[in-house]
Amino acid sequence: MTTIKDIARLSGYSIGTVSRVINNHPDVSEAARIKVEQVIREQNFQPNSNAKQLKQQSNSAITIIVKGYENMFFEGILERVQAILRDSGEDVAVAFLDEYSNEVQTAIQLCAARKPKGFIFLGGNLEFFKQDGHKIDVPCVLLTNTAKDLELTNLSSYSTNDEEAGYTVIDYLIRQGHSKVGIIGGSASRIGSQIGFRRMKGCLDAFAEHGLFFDEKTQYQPSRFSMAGGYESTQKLLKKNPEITAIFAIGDTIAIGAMRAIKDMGLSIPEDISVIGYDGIESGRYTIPRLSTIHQDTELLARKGVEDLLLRINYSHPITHEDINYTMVEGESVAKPRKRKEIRGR
Amino acid sequence: MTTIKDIARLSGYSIGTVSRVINNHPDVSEAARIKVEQVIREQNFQPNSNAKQLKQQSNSAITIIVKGYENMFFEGILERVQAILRDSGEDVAVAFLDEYSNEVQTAIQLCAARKPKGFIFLGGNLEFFKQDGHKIDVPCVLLTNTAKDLELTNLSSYSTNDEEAGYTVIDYLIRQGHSKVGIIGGSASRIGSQIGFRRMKGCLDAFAEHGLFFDEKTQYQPSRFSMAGGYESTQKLLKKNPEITAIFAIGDTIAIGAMRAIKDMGLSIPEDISVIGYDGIESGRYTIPRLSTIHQDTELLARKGVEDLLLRINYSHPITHEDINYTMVEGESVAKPRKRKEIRGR
DNA sequence: CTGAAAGCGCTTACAG
DNA sequence: CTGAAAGCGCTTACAG
Repeated sequence: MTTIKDIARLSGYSIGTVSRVINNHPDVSEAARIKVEQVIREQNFQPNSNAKQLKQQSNSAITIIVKGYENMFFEGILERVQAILRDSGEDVAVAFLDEYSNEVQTAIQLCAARKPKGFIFLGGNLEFFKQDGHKIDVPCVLLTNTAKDLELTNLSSYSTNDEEAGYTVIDYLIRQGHSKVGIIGGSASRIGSQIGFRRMKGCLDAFAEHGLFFDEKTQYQPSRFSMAGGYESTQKLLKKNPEITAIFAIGDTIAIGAMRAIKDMGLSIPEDISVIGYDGIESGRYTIPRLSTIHQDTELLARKGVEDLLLRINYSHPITHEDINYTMVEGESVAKPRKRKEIRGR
Repeated sequence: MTTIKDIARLSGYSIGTVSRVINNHPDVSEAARIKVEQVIREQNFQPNSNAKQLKQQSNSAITIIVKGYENMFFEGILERVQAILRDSGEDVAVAFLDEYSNEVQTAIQLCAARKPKGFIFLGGNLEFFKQDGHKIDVPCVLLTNTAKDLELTNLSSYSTNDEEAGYTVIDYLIRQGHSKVGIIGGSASRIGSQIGFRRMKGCLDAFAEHGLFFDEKTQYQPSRFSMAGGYESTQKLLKKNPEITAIFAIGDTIAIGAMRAIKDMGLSIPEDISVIGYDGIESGRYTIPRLSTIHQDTELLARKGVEDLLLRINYSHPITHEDINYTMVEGESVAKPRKRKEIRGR
């Protein structure tokens, strides 16, 4: 294995100078730089990152913490984040966690073990951040949920304005003529820290504005963030409330499970029951019928998040909390409710 | 930050002894072990992995190389592999690569840069391995494709018997009454190194056995491994050959795109065109209609692959090439072909 | 602009 | 069974 020592010997300079060339320090002569760079190229030399990081104290790779398995929405963002980081020459580690586990605790442990340069959280429970977020001593970015009410000094966040989007969805469904709307997804305990809560808040505002009462008992069903979760919760919801004509699934993955459940109950979408999702994942564009949804700009989410983190890792850059635009995508899964027994053309 | 030096001071032993306790060396007295472990617990000490790896020369985390974006099949395996590795206390790095890029080249570069303990490849082009596989000087495992014909000494592989499964699919479709079967997926160049080729080989055998001619020109269409790829290739295929009554998509992701394309052409599944996929991803259980497919045992694939790699990283264990069982899952996307204009009940 | 040297936190022969 | 010491490959004041 070739080391910096070999490069020093081969180039005729000291290892100190070689190191300076590698790290783009300004005070190196043109001649030295050229010669050293040439030898490095010839030898195809790559500095040992362990030694480098050991010296620099700032240890291991940027770590992405993904909350939840089988979450196609996060997987899409993950791929983007990873690609951008890679293009920036940064190493990336990934940890998948259960949807309900404590990501902050995991981050703290990882900090002690290998002090990553920084964290990117794909999803996160604000409650955990409120409790222990200050114990993470490297820059962090939270994606898809906002941390703006948290007063943490090391956590930026980029997310869709969930409250507004939730309002938009319900307002849309009501304007389509639905008065019995069901909502599935999110955690049963409405502790205000889960992402579902903000969406729900917007929904409630919309119901209120239209003078409609939303009965959480019969119109809401918690669900894991998965197709299986959506399937199950839809069955439960429709069983306890057969009058529902539209379902808002708080994630596309959940919505896909919901559609399958509706179909298996012998009903059709959107004729019997309309379904609208949230996230705008690729898969939703290929379902039959195509899924109507709130499309989050994952490309922008990923890019802004990474840029923020990189800036804060390398400079004393301030944290940011930003809302990313969303768009409502009208697919084929929402229609006006039909009167019972009425036959409608398409 | 607490280091091994602190533990030594606090426990009254030398750093050498502390190190031996940490690494479970046998020649440590019971008393020393107990005392040191207690202090480590009290201090919540985690050894610095950079220093450790710098010493041990075997550097950074096990690296998983994923070929292709938006590949739900690989993402499922990735999550499992990552979870198992994590439970074993191993760090994991992930690199997503384009479906058509050279993963072996990437691995060689990563070796030079940070010498990972080992690689797990999710998908791989045998041609690349044949050329440069020997240049990767750490243990490797290839998942979902076999390397048994390659004569490499550092590469194990676990995969489904693609040839047999391909045969099974076509045999099944023919027995259902389909004689005009289309196949989509894989690379256009049949270089024999792509995974598609082995599946195709089995398909051709089945056609031959049933005395049917398969015209590659009009019955085959290459496709990227994505929903968009499946959508596009299905359109092309059905345009150039309207007689096709069944499509075998060489991956479920492709199949989902195919179903949507068929639907958009005003045809229905399976009445007009049957579709069968390959992989057995979660999503296929929620499509409308449910996707018939070859289910690969990803859980086993992941577990065997990781165990193999760990064994070879830590001991001089031989490489293995193993076929993992598959099962055919009958969903709702395949039916007998109907005569033109005939009306069939369900 | 450059080199010599200390030191990052750990592991591991070596000697006892 | 244990300690003292060398050394992994690098960075960075320090001195010139």
